[in-house]
Order: sequence, then C-alpha cells, then structure tokens
Amino acid sequence: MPELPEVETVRIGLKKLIIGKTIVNVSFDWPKSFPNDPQQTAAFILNARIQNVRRRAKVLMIDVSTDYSLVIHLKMTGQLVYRGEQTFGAGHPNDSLVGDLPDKSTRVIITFADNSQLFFNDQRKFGWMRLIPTLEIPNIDFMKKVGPEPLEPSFTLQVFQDQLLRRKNTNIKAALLDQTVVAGIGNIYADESLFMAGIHPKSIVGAIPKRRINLLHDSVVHVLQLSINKGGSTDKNYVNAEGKKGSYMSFAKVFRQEGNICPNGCGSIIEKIKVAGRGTHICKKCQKLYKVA
DNA sequence: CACTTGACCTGTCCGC
DNA sequence: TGCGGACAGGTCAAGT
Repeated sequence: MPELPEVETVRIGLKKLIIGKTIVNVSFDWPKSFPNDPQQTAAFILNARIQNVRRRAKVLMIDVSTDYSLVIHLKMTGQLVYRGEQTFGAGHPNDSLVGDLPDKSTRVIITFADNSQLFFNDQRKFGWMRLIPTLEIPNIDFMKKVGPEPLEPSFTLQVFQDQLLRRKNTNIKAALLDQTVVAGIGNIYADESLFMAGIHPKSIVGAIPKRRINLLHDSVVHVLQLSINKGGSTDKNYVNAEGKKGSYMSFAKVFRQEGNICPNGCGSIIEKIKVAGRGTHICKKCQKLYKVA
C-alpha cells in the first residue's frame, strides 16, 4: 500500500525528525527484514550521523555520515515511525494508528543518541531495510531497472508514451503497475488515474488513442500530487513518520468505492473486478475499453 | 523476449 | 463460537 505519495510523505516527515541525529543502536528480530551482517552493521553505522532522507520510486534512502545508506522498502504493510522527546509520556494523537512501540509487528529499532527511536514495523514481513554504500545504490538491480519519476519535470508525455510502448500488448493496468514503465504507481493510484482518464483497466496499451494516453499522463501526475498534498492514503496500515494517517482515501473516486454511485454522476455503480491479478475498481460506463487499434 | 502466475507473510473477514 | 479459506497487494522468481 505504501505507494509513491505515502513513501514521499514518510520521507518529508523523517527529514524533519531525524536529520543530524546519531545512531547508537540497531536491533532487529526478523533476519529477512534486516538482512545485514550484525558486525558490519555495527562497524558501518554505529555512531554515524543522519545526513539526508531521499526517495526513488517506492524506496527510501537514509544517508549517514559513513557514506552508507539504509535502503528501505515498505512493501505492503511497512511503517517507519519515529518516537522522540516530544512524544514521550504524551500519549498518542487521535489520528494515530500506532500505540506503544515496539509492538508485535516491530522488526527493526534504531536508537539515537538522544534516546529517540525509529521503529520499522511490518506486519506481513514483506518489507526490508538494507545497509548499502551510498554510491552503490544506483547499481542495485531495482534502481537500474526502475522507470522515470512521474513528478519530475522530465516525465513528459513523450517519455510516458515511449515507456508504454514496451508493454503495448498487455493491459494498461499491468503496464502502470510495472515499475520499469513508471516509478511509484501501485494499486490505488493506478485505479484512480485510470478512472480520471476514462480508460478501462483491461484496455490493451497499444489500442489506446493518443489523446487518452495524454489524459492518463496528466491524471497520473494530478492524482499522485493530490495525494502527497493530503498526506497519502490510509487504507489499513499506512501511517506517516509520526504514526498518523493520511487523508487521501476520503478523496478517492473509485478505490474501495465498490457499491457506491459513480462520482461523475453517470448513474452507474462502481464495481470491483480483477485485473492483472489485483482487485480493481471501475465505473463501467465512464471508463472506455480499448481492445483493437 | 513478452507476459502471467505464484511465493513471500500475517491479520481480517466471510460463510458454514 | 470455531474454523477453513479467500483476500489484501509490491516485487521477484519461475513458468508459459
């Protein structure tokens, strides 16, 4: 569930909270969540200072002063929650989904010199946190393959079209979810942008008219940016770096809206179908199916 | 090579 | 109430 807007919201929050802090301890209970040699971990990041928090696609990078980075993928249920002096003994805000930490989904705990802590929680254990030399990050497989950042100015219509050409025989939903086509789109924003562009998710990429691709390009950018402005989507698990929910779900037009009236006012009901192996939300009337060029 | 499906996990919900 | 099974969805490996 954490997609580009959620990861970006975490990045912005973490940047405010942990820059300049010194790591004094790292502990973990599930090796797959933190597949690093414990001795190396100690040698490479203990007493290191946090210098920057970056994002590429759905991947977060916490750069430290030893030229190493903690590279983090939250996958579906990962959370990065900071607890610091301002929250000690203060209880938890109403919009928090997270209670006392650590809890049973806590996989990694990073403790800073001022006793504040960063918790990596991950109920389903799909996410991971790896220690990698900062300069080597571009060489890891995922970074080499991942497509353009949709919110960069370089993500032009032409770039989008060219990227989609590589998947022209598959359905548009699978193409949008393919991280080598565009970085950062997941199930929520694929459904939302396809609805906004009026394209049925089962449409074959090569059969979609150029003006619709143009609309889809603009929809992707709009939907992602709107969600960042709303602090991301909290469907079940997602929280920001302070443990708080995002509010985009109350603006979602089709995602998890099955059974409701189409917000376009066309009179039909939002349906849930399966496309590319994923739950997919559509308005049959407003989203046109393109099968043949 | 293009494309699809299954595995990785755990918590929740639904039907019997 | 208990219990099995489907489902949730990001990514990679394995399959067609």
